[in-house]
Parts: sequence; structure tokens; C-alpha cells
Amino acid sequence: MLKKLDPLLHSELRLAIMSLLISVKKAEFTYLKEQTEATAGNLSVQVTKLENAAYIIVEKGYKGKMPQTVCTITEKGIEAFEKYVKDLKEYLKL
Amino acid sequence: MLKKLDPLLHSELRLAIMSLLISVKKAEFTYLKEQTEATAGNLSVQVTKLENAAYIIVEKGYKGKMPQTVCTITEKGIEAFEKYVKDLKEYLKL
DNA sequence: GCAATTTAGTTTATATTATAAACTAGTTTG
DNA sequence: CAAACTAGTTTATAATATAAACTAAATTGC
Repeated sequence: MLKKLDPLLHSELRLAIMSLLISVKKAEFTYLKEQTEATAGNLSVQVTKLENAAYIIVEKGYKGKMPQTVCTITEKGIEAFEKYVKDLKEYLKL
Repeated sequence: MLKKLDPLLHSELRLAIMSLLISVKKAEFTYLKEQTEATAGNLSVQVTKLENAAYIIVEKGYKGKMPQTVCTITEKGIEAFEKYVKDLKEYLKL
């Protein structure tokens, strides 16, 4: 009856990350940390999970001399997010 | 920035239970089990959590000679569900 | 110029949560 | 009356989320 919700997206922090990336497409790790108010450790773990699912691409570089991690949403990530929203609407009767 | 999602509702099975009860107000345990396709054990645990939060009322009686558990959504449960939907819309940009 | 603090993360350990398996108690059926 | 089924609950395990501890380099204050 009800569609199975993508467990990778049905997590508060990962959903917040993906939601931000749906808007901005690309964001720094530090920006995501500020916006989500998550701890760096938690964010790091969840970003890695999204990366492993190929929902986002994670690039490590430098901003001046400081390390900088940039996350970019992929086409697969966008599709997964859209499907999640669609599935969730069934639950919420939206 | 983003509102904290009610962790009691941000669970696939509990959300399904509440979604069903939003529609029908009152339902038998067995009906919920059929509709959600959950195992009885899992359903029992999640129903109890919703009951402890006073989101639903659980009444145990008999249907003929067989035990029958009936779940009814409370006003508090309805409000919590509506708030959850509202909060979630922020995440999903709905 | 070097100790203390800050930035930007990762790794690992712990707490929480979800799920399934095992169990109880009574019922129906061949 | 034994076997299988119904309607659940309790308990054990697996999965997940979160925080604490750590690494490594940069910046700041004295």
C-alpha cells in the first residue's frame, strides 16, 4: 500500500543536507554545518553516507591554506529527493 | 533555521499508523497490521510508543471471543501530525 | 616565536531506535 | 484432541544516529 520511504533520506540531518543542496546545488561543509546546526562529526558521517549512495559528490580542496570540503548534489540525488517527496505525500495525504 | 522534526512521528511505521488514523480516526490493530504490512511485534512496539505519547488511545477488548485492540487518534495526536507536516514542508520546500 | 586557541574535519565509541524472533494465551478446524 | 491459526506482547538483535575524542594545520596573543 504505502511506498517504502528511502531510508537514506528518511533521516532528519540527511534530509536537511539534501534539502539545502536542492536549493543551492553546491555548498561548503562549513556552510552545511552552520545551516543544519549539526556537529561536525555527525555531519561528516551523514555526508559520507550520501556520498556513498552517489547522491552527492564530495570534493576536498583548499580555500587559501585551510582545507575545504565542497558538496555537490548529483542528478541521482535530485531524483531520489524528488521521489522521496512524492512517496512521503502518500503518507501525509498532501 | 530548520525546525526539529518530532522524532516520534519521524519514523516510517509510526507515521504510517498515524496517517491511517488521521483518515479513519479509529482502527483495529489487525487493520493497521494489514495496511502497514508490518510485523505484529513491530506494530505492537510502535503503537505503545504512540500511546505513551498520548497521540493515540489503545483499548483492549473482545470481538466475539477473540481479543481485539482498537486504536483511536487523540486531539493531541492530530495536532502533532499537523505540526509534523508543517515542519516537514520546510525541509521539502513544499 | 612559541603556547593557547581556533578551524576543518575524521574516526570511534556510545546511546537510541527499529525490527524481527521467540513466546503467551486462547480459538478454530479436521 | 492434536495441529494450525489468530491476536497480540516481550525480548533480543541489528541498524542508525549522535557525540566525544582525536588529527592536523592555522591563527592569535604575549
